Amino acid sequence: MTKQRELILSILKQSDRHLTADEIFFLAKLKMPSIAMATIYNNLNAMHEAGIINRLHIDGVADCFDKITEPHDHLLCDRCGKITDIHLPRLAEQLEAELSCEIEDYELTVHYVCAECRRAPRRRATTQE
Amino acid sequence: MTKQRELILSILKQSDRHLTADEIFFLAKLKMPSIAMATIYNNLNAMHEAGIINRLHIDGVADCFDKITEPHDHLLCDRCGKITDIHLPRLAEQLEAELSCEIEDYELTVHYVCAECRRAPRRRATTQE
DNA sequence: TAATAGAATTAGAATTATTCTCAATTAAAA
DNA sequence: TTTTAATTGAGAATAATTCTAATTCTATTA
Repeated sequence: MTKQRELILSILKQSDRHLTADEIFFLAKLKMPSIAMATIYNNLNAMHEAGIINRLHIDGVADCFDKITEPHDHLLCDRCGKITDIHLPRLAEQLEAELSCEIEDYELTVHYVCAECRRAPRRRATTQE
Repeated sequence: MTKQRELILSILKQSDRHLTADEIFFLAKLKMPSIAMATIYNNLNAMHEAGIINRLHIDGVADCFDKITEPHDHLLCDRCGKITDIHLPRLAEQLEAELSCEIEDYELTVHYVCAECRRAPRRRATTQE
């Protein structure tokens, strides 16, 4: 485990948000100014393939990365774009039952309107503008 | 509705696969050689925003487009990359119950190993190579 | 039917995210 | 240590997508 990878991992662990490669690059450069973008991608890809971190794709937004913790699913507010982690412990087995086949994994993004946006007057939605 | 948009829609309707913008461009050019890539994207984006077609992002693969029919979810074989449409009619309400909030929509991709690949000797998986 | 206004198209340049290349450096193994 | 293999850094390259501006349709009105 190289210093660079340790740094990238610690950035992900300390963040409570989902970070883009670019944001990780920026944060990493603060601590290690010589670090290169290619190193960020090398490590993110390697850790993702090893199942150490999550990669999350949301329509119209650059891929985000995420430490893996139990919650595995994502709630996306269609108005403000906020992403919330959620944990649906029974979903995997429900899917297996429904599909009657063994599944490896799944990715779920649920679109909704968060409480704040539901309260607030309509502002910008992903599908309009 | 312009001729270009009609053509793009008919290509999507006639296909039983998920097509990338590039594949759609290639197929469209056969019938209308003057068509431009920007037109493909303009129309795909517009139709996606209007909810007429689906956009599907799979890790490591360019976005695919898809006529909207009832099945809404996708099964992805991690070995051969084959994508299958599935329909889980009860999932939306299960999600609403589980989250106890109203949802707008969701995207689900289930990773599995398809019957053929399970039978066949291990070839290439997404996570190795 | 002709004129016109607005929308959509084309072609290609520009942008963005990501990957590649390869020499230099670092980490791990012997 | 020394050697070997893997990783890094810098920047070029690539791929997907968007933007721009000039042109061409389309539909509407005269």
